Amino acid sequence: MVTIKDIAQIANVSVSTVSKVLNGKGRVSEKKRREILKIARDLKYTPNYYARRMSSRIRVHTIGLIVPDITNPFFAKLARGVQRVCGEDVLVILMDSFRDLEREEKLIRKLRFFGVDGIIIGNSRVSDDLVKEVSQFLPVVVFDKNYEYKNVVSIVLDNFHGAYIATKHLIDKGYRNIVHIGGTHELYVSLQREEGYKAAMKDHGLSPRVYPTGYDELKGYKMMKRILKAENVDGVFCMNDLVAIGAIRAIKERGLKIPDHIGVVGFDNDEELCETVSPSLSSVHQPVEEMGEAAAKSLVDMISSRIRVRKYVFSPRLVVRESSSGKKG
Amino acid sequence: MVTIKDIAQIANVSVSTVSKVLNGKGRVSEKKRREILKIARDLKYTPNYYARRMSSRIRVHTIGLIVPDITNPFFAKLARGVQRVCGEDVLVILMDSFRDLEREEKLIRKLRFFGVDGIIIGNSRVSDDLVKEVSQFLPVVVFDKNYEYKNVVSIVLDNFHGAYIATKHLIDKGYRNIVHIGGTHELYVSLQREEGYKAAMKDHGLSPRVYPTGYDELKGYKMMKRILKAENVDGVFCMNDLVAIGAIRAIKERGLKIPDHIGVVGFDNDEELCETVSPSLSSVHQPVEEMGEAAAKSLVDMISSRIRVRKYVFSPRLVVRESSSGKKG
DNA sequence: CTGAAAGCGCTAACAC
DNA sequence: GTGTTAGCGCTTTCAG
Repeated sequence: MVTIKDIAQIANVSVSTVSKVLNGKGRVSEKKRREILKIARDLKYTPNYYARRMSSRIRVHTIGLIVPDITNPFFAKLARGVQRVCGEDVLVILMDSFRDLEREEKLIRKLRFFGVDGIIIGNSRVSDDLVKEVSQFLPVVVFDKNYEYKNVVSIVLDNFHGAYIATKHLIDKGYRNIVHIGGTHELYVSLQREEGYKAAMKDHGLSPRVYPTGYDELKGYKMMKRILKAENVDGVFCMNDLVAIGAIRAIKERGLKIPDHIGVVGFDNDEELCETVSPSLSSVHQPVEEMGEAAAKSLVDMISSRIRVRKYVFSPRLVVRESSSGKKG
Repeated sequence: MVTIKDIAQIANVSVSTVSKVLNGKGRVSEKKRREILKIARDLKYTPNYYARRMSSRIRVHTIGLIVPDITNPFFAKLARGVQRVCGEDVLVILMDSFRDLEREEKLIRKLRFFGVDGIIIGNSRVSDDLVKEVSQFLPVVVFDKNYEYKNVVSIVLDNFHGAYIATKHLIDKGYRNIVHIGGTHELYVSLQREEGYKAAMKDHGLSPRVYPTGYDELKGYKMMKRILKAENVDGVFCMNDLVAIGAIRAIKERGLKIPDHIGVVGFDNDEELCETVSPSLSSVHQPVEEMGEAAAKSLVDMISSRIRVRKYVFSPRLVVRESSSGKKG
């Protein structure tokens, strides 16, 4: 490994002169400067990142990004938003926990020893205690949950509102017997979406019916099948797109037409999915990439101890496609 | 920031004793050891990662992972495979180039200054010269292209074979007038898939017809529309799933039935996509996660200068779904 | 302009 | 067992 010292020796100057030239600081005679630069190039000199970071307050930061599954479009988009802010001078260490909560907590704890300057935690199932603990050492950004700890900023979506507009949209389109296939109650977002749905129903004099179910296609399929057998339904608001797609499958199997007999709306607006399924699926869109950007920005702000906010609330919007375009007959 | 020196002072011992305790090396009296550990805990001491890396051959490695778009399931899966091998003691710096070749090359060049010990380049459009250049400084793993440089290992899929089995499958199912909607010719993989298709056709006495087109849904849709107007077709082998989905849309619009009138096979086997589209899409599966694992493993091997291979070739397999289940009528 | 020297925080010989 | 000391590679005063 070639060091600044090697260069100094060859150029017959001191290391500090070389350092100055390489960093463009202080003044050095043009002659020496050229010579030193040339030598450095010839020797393929690479400054030692770790030595640099040690001896000076260097401008490059490192942030850790923890996600439960980078393969999930939500987290991939999140990562993308983060990348949009970083890359050039902020490094992102990606860690995938494979939805293993234990691994996740271990990774988060470990991150502190890996020289990161801050952490973005891309999901909300980690314990509050852990967030509190880690935030004593590093600034932290979390999603989908509110924290009052100093050194922590929360990025949340207005899930209530998203669910509300989705439900209201179905009502406006003429559907009346609208059910909600929701997530389990451990997740804060599930609760919020459920509340939004309920509020919209009540505001329109309709009675809500909620089926807490889960988060994947199969769960949606099975639950919808059950509901169709037992109930009079003409509308479904699902907690996410996967569940909605399962529901669509069940509805089709039963020989019912979407949107003519039943309207369906999902959540997340995974575009590939929503546009590929037939009929195409209306869905509530979260500005995930922007949320990722906000996360990275405010983390960097905290790291540089600039002014910061405690919480960002993003607004969802409804993307209307075929699956909810109006009841007929 | 609390350092080992602070601890030493409080405990009234030397820094080396503290270091020994903290690293579990050498022998220290039980009494002091407990005391030191306690102080460290009380002070919330965090070892300085950069100082450590400087003063010793530390066991944790850092690798850079460059992808053109983490949002693309292919690269997300790749990242996942890499993560499966890393995380605990190998850090992964993720860099997304946003499909901007210039940014990509800049990032790759820059990575060298960020203390990474090796690089995985997740696509093949970077210039050979750059790969050569970078591999002078760091071990490199590249995908989908063969390199003979020392310090570079290639991970490739047998695209020829994949295309061959896909085409042969269509033939076996009774389709005869099979066309290939392919990628542009800049990409090595496009060429290989095209060759595989041609070979299969010729081996069965059929004449190949290739339409180099592109990589997204819209391109597939438009091209298929044109083909349907001009030609007699009963089978399509597409260069990827997106293109296939576009083709399916065009075929349906034309009022033709899949698989009864026309059989369709894609490539990549993006499961969500393939199973969501109707009819579900047969596709050639790449073991992407495994490829990512192999990439990470062999990179770490190179870093530790263990024995290494020059090249990994993975075999694709065909996943048969509805879209190619046989011609009728 | 240029160089000597003091650290950054930690590890690892090597004495005691 | 424990402490002293010499680096790791680089930046940064501070003299000259």
